[in-house]
This record gives sequence, C-alpha cells and structure tokens, in this order.
Amino acid sequence: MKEIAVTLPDNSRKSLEEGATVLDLARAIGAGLARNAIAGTVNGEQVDLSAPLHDGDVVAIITEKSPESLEIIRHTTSHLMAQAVKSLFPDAKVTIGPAIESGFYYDFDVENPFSPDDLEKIEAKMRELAKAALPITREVLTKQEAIQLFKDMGESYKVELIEDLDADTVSLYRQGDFADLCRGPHLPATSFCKAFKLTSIAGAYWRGDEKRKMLQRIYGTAFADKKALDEYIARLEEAKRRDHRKIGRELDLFSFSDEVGAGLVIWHPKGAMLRTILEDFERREHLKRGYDIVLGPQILKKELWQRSGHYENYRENMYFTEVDEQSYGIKPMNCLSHMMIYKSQLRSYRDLPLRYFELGTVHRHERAGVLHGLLRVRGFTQDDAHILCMPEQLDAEIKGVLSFVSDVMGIFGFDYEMELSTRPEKSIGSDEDWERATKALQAALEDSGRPFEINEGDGAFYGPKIDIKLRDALDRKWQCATIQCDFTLPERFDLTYVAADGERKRPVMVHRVILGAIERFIGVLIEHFAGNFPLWLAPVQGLVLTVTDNQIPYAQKVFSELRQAGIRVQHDFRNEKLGFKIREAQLQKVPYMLVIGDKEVETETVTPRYRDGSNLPAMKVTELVDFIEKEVKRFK
RNA sequence: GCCACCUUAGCUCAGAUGGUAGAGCAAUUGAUUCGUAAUCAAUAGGUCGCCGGUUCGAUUCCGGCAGGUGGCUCCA
Repeated sequence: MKEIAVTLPDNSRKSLEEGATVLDLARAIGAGLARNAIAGTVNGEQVDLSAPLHDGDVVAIITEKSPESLEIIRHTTSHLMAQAVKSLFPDAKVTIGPAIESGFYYDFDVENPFSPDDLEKIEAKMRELAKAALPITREVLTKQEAIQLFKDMGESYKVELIEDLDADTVSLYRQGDFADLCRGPHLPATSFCKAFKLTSIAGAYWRGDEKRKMLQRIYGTAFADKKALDEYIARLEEAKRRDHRKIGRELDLFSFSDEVGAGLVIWHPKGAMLRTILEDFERREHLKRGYDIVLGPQILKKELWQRSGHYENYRENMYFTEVDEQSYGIKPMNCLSHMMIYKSQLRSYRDLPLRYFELGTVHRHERAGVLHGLLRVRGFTQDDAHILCMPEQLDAEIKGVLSFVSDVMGIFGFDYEMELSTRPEKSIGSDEDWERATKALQAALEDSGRPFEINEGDGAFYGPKIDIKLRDALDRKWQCATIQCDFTLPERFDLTYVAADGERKRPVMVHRVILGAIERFIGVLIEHFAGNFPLWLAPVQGLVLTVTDNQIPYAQKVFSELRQAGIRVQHDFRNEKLGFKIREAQLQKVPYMLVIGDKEVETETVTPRYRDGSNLPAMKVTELVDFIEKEVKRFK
C-alpha cells in the first residue's frame, strides 16, 4: 500500500495510507479528536470529513470548538430544515438556505404561507430527522446531470441557480431522500445537529429583487450544543429588555402617536434634555475643530431642488408644500443652504477649507414598512456638515473627520465598523476625481489603523463614501457616521474659488455626519447603556429624597442649591416610605439618589446613593456639586 | 411598497365557538411619618384602533384604512 504524507497546523507531518480521508487523519491523531471532528480544512479550503487526502496536503481538523464550525453547523441545520419542510409540505419548492451571522435561513416557494404552528411542526420533524442520524453524503455531477436531476424533482429555482453557475460540475449533498445543491462542507450526519431553534417567518423576494416572487423565509439558529443555544436565547431576552422603544417609554423619554403620524418623534422632557445635552456637546466639539455653525430654513423653493437634482432623483421621498402658487420642498438634506452660504460671496483659496456645521432637521418620506422606533424615522436631526476645500486638501480633511469620529465614539464607548464604498456603474464625475477621492478616503482609513471593508460599486452616484456603523442590542447594524465626497453639487451650483494663480477653480465638497441622526444615535445609545446613562448624559442626574415629611424644608433648600449650581436634579417629597422611593428612582435609572433624613438635616449634609446600591459618605451640598462636576468632565 | 402577525384601561396582559368586558401595576382619595428595590384600604378608569359590510344583535365574522412587530426591498 502506498503512503502519503500531510502537514498539520503545527507543521508536523503525518503519514497515512493512500485514499485516507480527513476523518482517517483525525483517527490517526487521536480517538478524541475523531469524535469531535466535524469537517476539515485542506490547503485552505473547507471540506467534508469524508474528503480524500493527497500527498503534500496541508490539513487542519475542524471540531465543534473551532471558530469556523458554527457556519458549517448552521448550514447543515438549514438543510435539515429544508428536508423537514419537504417532508411535511411536499409541494414546497426549495431555493437557498445559507448560514448567516445569527443563525441561518431557508427560502421556500409555497402555496400557503407558513404559520407559527407550522414552525413547531417543522422543528419537531427536524428533531426526528436528526435523531434518525441520516448520513450526509456528497457527490459531484456535471452541470447537465444536475439540471436534469432538479428538473425531474420539479425544483425550478435550483435549476435556475445551476444554470447561472459558472462551472462544469456541481456538488450535491444527500441525506435520506433529500438532495440539495451545495458547495459544502457539511456535517457527516444529521445527528450532528444537536442544538437548534426556529425563530421566525418572513417574506423575502427571490434573489432579493422586489419585482420577483415573494418567498417564505424561515429563520432559525443553531449552535454546537444546548448550552450555547441557551446562552444565545438569554442574550435575545436581554436585548428585549434593552430595546430602546421599551426603555424610551419606561423612562418617559419620547413617544410616537398615530394621530401625529408614523415615524415622527415626540420628545418628552427627559428625552429632550438628553438631546439637548448631545447637541451642546456637538456644538462644542465642532467649534473646537474649526467648524462654523450655520442654520438654514426648513423649506426651500422647488426650483432649487430641481437645480440640485434632488427633485429628479429624490422627489418620492420628499414632502412638498404650496403657498401662493409657489411650491416649496421641505428639506430632506441640509446641503443646499450651505451651498448658498458659500455662493454668497467670492471665495479665495485662502478661505478654504470652509466647514459649515448645522444641527439640521430634515424630513424624508421613508416607506411605511421600514420605520423602526428611533432607528428609522421620517423626521430627524442630523449633525451635518459640509466641507468645501481644494482637491489637494481632501486628504487632510477626511483624516480630520475620521479622527473626529474616533474621538467621539471613544467618549461614548462605542465600537464601530467602517466600510468604504467605491464607484458604482451609474455615476457621474471624471475618472480622475473619483480616483482622487477614493484614494483620499482609503488613505484616511488605512491611516486610522482600524480594519475596514470595501464595498465595490456601492458608492453614491455622485462620489465614493465611508460608512460607519454601530450595532443595536440585537446586533443589527445601523449606519451612523458617514463621509461622502461629492462632485455634483459644486458643479451644479457652479461653486468656485480664486486660486493662487488667479484662475477660477472648483472646490470639492464633503458631506459628513458624526453621530448621524440624533434620533438614531439616541436609540443605539439607549440600548448600549440599557438606559443607565453616564452622569454627563443622564437627563436627571440626582433625585432628592426625604425619609419623612419632617425633612421637606431642608430638602427643598438642598434641591434649590443643586439646581442653582446647574445640576440636573428632581425631588420626591411624597409621603411614601424611603424604600418605595428608592425603588422608583432605581427603575428610572437615576444615577444619584440624595437621601435626606433627620441625620442630614442636623449635620446639613446629604447622603448620595449611587444606582448600583453603594452609598457615598454624607457630604455638604458644595462637596456634592464639586464631585458631580468632576465626574461629568470625565464623561463618566 | 411587499409577506406574515398584532392592535382590549395610562402600562403589561386575561377574556367570550357573536348577546357591549376583567386582573396586576399606575392614577385619585383617605389612613400611615415609616432610613436604602413595592404600607394598607377605598374609588375611579374602556364606543375592545378607525370606517364599512353580514347579522335581530359585532369588541368577536368579512372587507378597507391607520398604527405597530419581525423580515424583504429601499436608504441621496
């Protein structure tokens, strides 16, 4: 018998008989490894345990503990689900079923949509099939054979997929009487699916195209073992507790009203205070960095929107109002007034860069189905700025914005993800402009030292952009900061500056937001802190509590002194037991409860209790003010 | 906009196979003056999202609309 040798991850070599598989290798290394093995990596490519090895291969065994195992487990579980669906609903046509970040899904074309009861039936069937321990086998067919096979099965979506594939052969996985087109790899048998749960049903367009048929998508999740699944479910429950819509109501921050309109936020006193704190913070930070604060009107003449191209490209999302036979567009963006400010006088290269900052409230008619709490609304305020600069200043300006983003996110304790979107097929502007702008964005990203992704062809038609995304409690990504280069508007509005040589030149425009929309940012902020805002952001920093009615006169004095010192305090002098008042303050997540009983009256002090339950020593009001001011300065 | 589901008191939720509804918390009133997560009692509170249809009768069945939830699509 011939022997082959393979290399393991630790660079050791192992000799095997010719024809040995990944599983044979695992066995040769150890029985325990063979038991835990679920797949392998050969020369950098993931393969099944049953894949044969060749002389010189570099091989690694994937076990349940390997980071890459989750995707394989989920992918196989999605096949298991498809098998269950086919067995319960033989008329269902299968389409695609990948693993995703939080689990997996599979799309089916069925006559009648699935009901929640169906979900339970399908899950039960999956358990039955898993228990049956059906081996999962791989075979390779020619494209023609595969098309014929799926045609015979009546799986027209699969036929379409295979026809579009750019390959001579395709691989097919079988388990029991179920077969699916798939690249793999997969678990060796259905019994390896040990911990899964179907989570929801949704509609989804075939191939993501809203003009094509809507399929039924079933979402589920799967893990290596029950413990990990339970942890995931616990995380979901925690996310529900942190939901900004729930906390927003409980802390009385904001509301929506169908009498007012969908997607229009009503800020209550505490929410409006939180907003104001953020806005003040923003104004200070922008002034520090050389921005000028500007302010434009809410409505601008329709003709101006026609000139900018918004009327042509964005009209569907705009609100209009007509007065005295003149149509006005309610602004969906803030750029136009900023352009008008630039144009209000002749600009010299010595004036540039100009950075106009506006906390600009905009209205966009987002489609009804997309609204989501504070995270997707129809009226919102952006921390918007437009930088007008010479092309050669672009690099420095973009770096400046990125470091601004980094500073601000650091203060809030947010981690974020960055994406660079490049020139789409439909776009305007010269190759040279695009290249310069894209390079500037990329250089700034590289300079930041953080990882980033590139979305080829995903830029705006008027220029490339950097998107910065934060995650909500459910790990959904929301775009907050964005930096976009724009070649159109300076052109359309004929913006110029006088260069050193006396020539008129065209400035470059950068649109950018740091927090994005204040509404969305607050939504993410609420979930991030679960409503426990740090002292500098807390709309109510302290609550003065009396033990009995006897302390009210002194407590009143303390309360006014704190107010005068600029501390955001409220009081609770109700005739309730202290325990009850503490409980309420705790539920309101007030950082400091300032307890006043006979002791404090006598010594002219207050005893602060932090919301984590710890007590500070009794202190004078002036000491408390100093303490709070210090904490606020540390953004704590 | 599309698919599915949901809408009952301020909030969280029960409920009747069609005969106009209940709990807890909150609110109000009274008693209690009690030092670190719920004092006790009483009272009040709902055209059962809105508009149509079927029916002797609709909160319940059907249709439309509005709002919401989870997705899809979109996101200049």
